[in-house]
Amino acid sequence: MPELPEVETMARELRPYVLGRAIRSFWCDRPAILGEPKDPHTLETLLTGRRIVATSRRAKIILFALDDGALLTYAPRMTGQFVVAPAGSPHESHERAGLELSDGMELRIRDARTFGRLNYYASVRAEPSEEGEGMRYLDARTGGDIFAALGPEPLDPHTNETVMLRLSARKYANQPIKSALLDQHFIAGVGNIYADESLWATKIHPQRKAGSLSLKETQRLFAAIRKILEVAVDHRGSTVGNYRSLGGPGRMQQHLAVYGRAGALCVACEETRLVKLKVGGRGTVICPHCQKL
DNA sequence: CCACGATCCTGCTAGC
DNA sequence: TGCTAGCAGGATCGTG
Repeated sequence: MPELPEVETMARELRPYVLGRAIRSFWCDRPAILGEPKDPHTLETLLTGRRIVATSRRAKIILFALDDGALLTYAPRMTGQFVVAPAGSPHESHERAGLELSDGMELRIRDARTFGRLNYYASVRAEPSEEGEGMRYLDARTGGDIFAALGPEPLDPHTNETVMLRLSARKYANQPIKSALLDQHFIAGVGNIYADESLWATKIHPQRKAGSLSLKETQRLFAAIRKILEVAVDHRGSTVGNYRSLGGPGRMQQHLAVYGRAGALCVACEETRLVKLKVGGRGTVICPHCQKL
């Protein structure tokens, strides 16, 4: 399930196929994947003739900057992926939308469950934030950050553990630490896989109240999140389920300690079997010996 | 305001 | 063997 490392990999591997290309046409036969605008023909009018000048990532969202200042964004959510194929060539299953590019290729969105979302912002200015915590994407009309609802980027070198002090904020303090990690308002890019991995690595039980973590535990947790996400990016993400970037499946699944390993022995204590529980409605794997409430 | 569950959607699989 | 109920979970929305 694409989380930060998977989406980062998708954005990187997309670049050589789309940078500098103009958009000849756009199609979408499943408007459910469209956020704004919702009408495929409206979006086609906005996109046609535009050139893709940059691709990047914010949280679990891929960004395409266009030459007229617009921004096209795609959030793959659960099952969204990209396919590049010659324009008009036979479709794979579940292809829902496509951009025909000026080099004769077509960038298609393939999404079995159609949870992914394509959005268009007419005029967005990207600039480094004053705090030095990565880029801000500002609506040129209102000046507002179009991603204001998203928390900081864990891999940004300027994001430090002080952001974790927000754990004690009332909004997060009373919820399980795992739920806070999954909350994109709190920290951006962490999903079920890397939340479980980070908590296991720091021996923190996912059901601990976020506000109960000591400063030291908070710092260790943040360091673990960053480390694990970096390693996962290096391995091009985890291919569990159907995630796949243009460069093929990732390798991080071979290095996961808990996710998908319920019933297997904990690789840390080597004496206890991992168990699966539900936290905040999400499947969660822990080592009951290493992670105590 | 908050916590929790339902919802979206389809493929896969455990279990009968 | 074949069918089906239930699960998978990112994000949002509705309910108690």
